[in-house]
Amino acid sequence: MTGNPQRKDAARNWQHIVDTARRFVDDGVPLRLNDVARAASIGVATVYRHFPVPEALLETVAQPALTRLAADADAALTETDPWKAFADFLKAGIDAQLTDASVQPVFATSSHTLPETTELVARLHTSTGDLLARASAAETIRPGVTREDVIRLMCGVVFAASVHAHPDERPTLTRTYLEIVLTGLRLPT
Amino acid sequence: MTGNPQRKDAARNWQHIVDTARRFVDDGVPLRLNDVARAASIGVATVYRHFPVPEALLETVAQPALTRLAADADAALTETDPWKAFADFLKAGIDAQLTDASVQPVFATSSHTLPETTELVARLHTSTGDLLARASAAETIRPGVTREDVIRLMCGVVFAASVHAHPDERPTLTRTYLEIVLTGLRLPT
DNA sequence: CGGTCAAACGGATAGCTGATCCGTTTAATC
DNA sequence: GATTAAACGGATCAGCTATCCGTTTGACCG
Repeated sequence: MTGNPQRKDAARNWQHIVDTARRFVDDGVPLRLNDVARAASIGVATVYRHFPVPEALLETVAQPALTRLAADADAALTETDPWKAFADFLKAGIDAQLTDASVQPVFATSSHTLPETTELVARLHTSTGDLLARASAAETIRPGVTREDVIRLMCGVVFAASVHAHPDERPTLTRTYLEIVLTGLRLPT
Repeated sequence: MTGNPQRKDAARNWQHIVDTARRFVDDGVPLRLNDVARAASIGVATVYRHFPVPEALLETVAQPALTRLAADADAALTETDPWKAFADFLKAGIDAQLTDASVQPVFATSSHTLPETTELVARLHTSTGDLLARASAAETIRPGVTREDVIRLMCGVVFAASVHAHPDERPTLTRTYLEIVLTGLRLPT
């Protein structure tokens, strides 16, 4: 998908590292390269060779979810109701962050280590802008809102739901907070 | 204010450490006790004796701002317009987090190391609840919103404004995002 | 099928950071 | 000014990150 290792064993190790990292992320354990190496029974240097910094590994882990989200965004552009398309995308973006803990940090960071991540996130931003533009053109959204605002608000909703809260209640909380933000964004008409 | 050192030199060192930490926080430098000790020209062990963990120092640094905010909240309770009192408090809470970088982490954390911080934050929560109750009783706020929701939303607004943004634009962004959230919270009547 | 070589591997270890121990100093009290 | 408990501070230990380099392995070719 992303790695371009020439040799068979290198490809296998690469995948094994990513799989192990995936487990770390799902368990809420911070991605420390030495720990991942030990958990994968792979030499530390091998891990560092494939992923010089933890962010590179994190971004690799996050890529599938980001790709899925980008596809969702493109699909949403075919939805007839501009407001519904916009609102659904926000929900999808928030759910992606809840479902996959690797998404949130990548989403909230401006500079990425992997060029592929940069490109993927740029695509997401463009799609967000398109969805926002359509909704704005339909005069459903308060003027002056930028696509950066939309991204930030998505992150804000997820963060808000993580304050003083058990992970179990996050889905419920994000739904409520997204509703509040959407109400605030929508023009009364 | 908070420390209860018996000896004169101990009190002087305590204050000097807090003042140095204040400078770290204002400069956006993470509070590492070894670094604070060196910057203050004070032995490492002395710093660790006064503040066993970095959070203790951070909470001490944050206390004045939190106290001010708590006073603001109490003052807001005398405001005649329940909605205005509520909205002004949210603005004050957000501004406090922007003005003083030590406030945000303390605000967003559920368990504190210093009992005084726990008490102070509890007071803040109570006041928030009171302001919310008044506004709710006046039927200006959508039903089902709890004081925890309000706290979380304040943190969310601040966080949102920090995503992909230069610190300079944070005040403007938070104002916009707070407006959006307030619109979403307010009942259309 | 065996030799050659570049690519990949992995453990030892150097460098750095956080935190503690304990011998020394200092302020308070009489 | 002697005594003593409290506070001080630097040396140092433990744990973590990241790199170096000798060894192994897979790919390619004769």
